[in-house]
Formats: sequence, C-alpha cells, structure tokens
Amino acid sequence: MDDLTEMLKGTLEGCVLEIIGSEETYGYAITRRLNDLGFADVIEGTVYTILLRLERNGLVQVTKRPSGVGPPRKFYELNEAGREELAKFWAKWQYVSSRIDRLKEGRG
Amino acid sequence: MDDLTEMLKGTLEGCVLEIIGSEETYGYAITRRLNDLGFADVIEGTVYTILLRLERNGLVQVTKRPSGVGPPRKFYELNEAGREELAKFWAKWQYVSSRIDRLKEGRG
DNA sequence: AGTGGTACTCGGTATCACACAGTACCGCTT
DNA sequence: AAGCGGTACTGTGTGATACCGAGTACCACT
Repeated sequence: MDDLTEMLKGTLEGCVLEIIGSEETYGYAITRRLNDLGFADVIEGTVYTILLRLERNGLVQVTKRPSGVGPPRKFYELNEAGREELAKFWAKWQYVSSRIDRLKEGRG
Repeated sequence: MDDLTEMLKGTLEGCVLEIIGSEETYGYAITRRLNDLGFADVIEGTVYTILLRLERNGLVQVTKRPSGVGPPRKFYELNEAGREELAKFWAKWQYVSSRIDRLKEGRG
C-alpha cells in the first residue's frame, strides 16, 4: 500500500497510546509492532517524536532499563491522563470512521 | 464531538471527492453536506482550499453558473483522474481503517 | 577492528485543516 | 434607498503532525 502518511495524521498517536496501554513497551518495539500491523512505512523517527510528545504532555510514565542487546530502553506506561486520552481517541475514531463508512456506503 | 481536525487530515479531501463523485455540486453546498454528515466544524475556507487543490491537481472539471440567490457558483465534476484518485482513496481508507479496528479489538 | 542489529535524539521539511479577513451577489425588510 | 442576512468565492497566514536524514551510542559476533 502506497503512501499513508496523510491518512495516519491524528491516528498514529492514538495507535501508539493503544500499544502502550496494552503492554509496557519501548520505542523500537513499538515501531516494529506498527510495521507488523501493516503500517510498514512508519519509521523510528516518527515514533520517537510521538513518544516525546506523549511524555511532554504528561500522558505516560517513563522508566529506563538496560537492554542486554543494545543501549538502554525507555519503557513507557500510560498514566491516568494517558488512559483518558486513549478513551477519547477511540471515541473520536468511532465517530469519524462510522460517518466516513456511511458516506462510502452512500447512506450519508 | 470536540476537535476532529487532526483525524480528518488526509480523509477530508477524499470525502469531498466522494461528494463530488456522487453528484455535480459546488463549494458552499459541499460544506453544508459535510456539516450534515456530522463534521459540524468544517468551515467554508477549509472546503475551498481543498477544491482549489483538486483543481490544481487536475482531478476535477469546473463550470461556473449563475445562482439566482447569490453570486455565481463553481460546479465541480470528477474527471477520469479524479475517479481514479477516489478509488485509491477508498482503498487506502479500507486498508487503514481495518487495521486500526483490528488494533482496537486487540486482534492486532 | 569491523559489521550489523538494537536504541534514542534532534533539526528541518511538506502537507494538511483551519482561522481570519476580504469581496461580492441577491432578496427582503424598514 | 439603505441596511441586513444568507449565499458564495478568494487569499494569506498559522499550527499540528508525520516524515526525513544525520548523528550518537550500546552490544554481540566474527
């Protein structure tokens, strides 16, 4: 699938929140997870900017731990604000995607 | 529903293409249509920038006609390139939305 | 010593929706 | 006729976001 970047704007951050919410994890692994999900072109730089933003906005708790196979990892967990943001994201997604699907089906 | 602007990036243009594709229409009416669809905060300026972009990218054919209730209207129709772009948009949408839904359901 | 995989940072760019101000046509009321 | 509200398009500038590219650095293995 060719360039998805514009369509991912506003949703990729939510996807990262969801991934963190389901399991404490770190940037490099999140990138691989997104690639496996089908977002093959999402690269590390993009994910790290999102993670820094989440941290700056106080949605995550960060813990640095040694890795054993490379440099230390920064593990991310959602805090209460992060869980609220995630819930808001899915509400928005539900709202938007249902309306776009309706338009697509010609029932708009 | 609060601010949807980021989530609409990359999809709003596709929605406008779909609306034009289903019926020859003009900017002001497209805006009202989007508002009725549930995208209440989309304003005229936004739609007009999209329409100018579509025109610049050669995806539409434009016809100016007098209105009777105001200034003349610029009616938009999809040309062949526009129909191809619309098909590509829906393919992308299908691809992205199905994967995000899968992530949401925990089947990612 | 060199290579490749792992892991994070940072400055800059492009694109997009949006804000805002402006222009202009028309029917209606006062 | 003057003003108002609804209709309709244009153009400049802003902010948020994903992406790019280069750099730094740790570690295992050869």
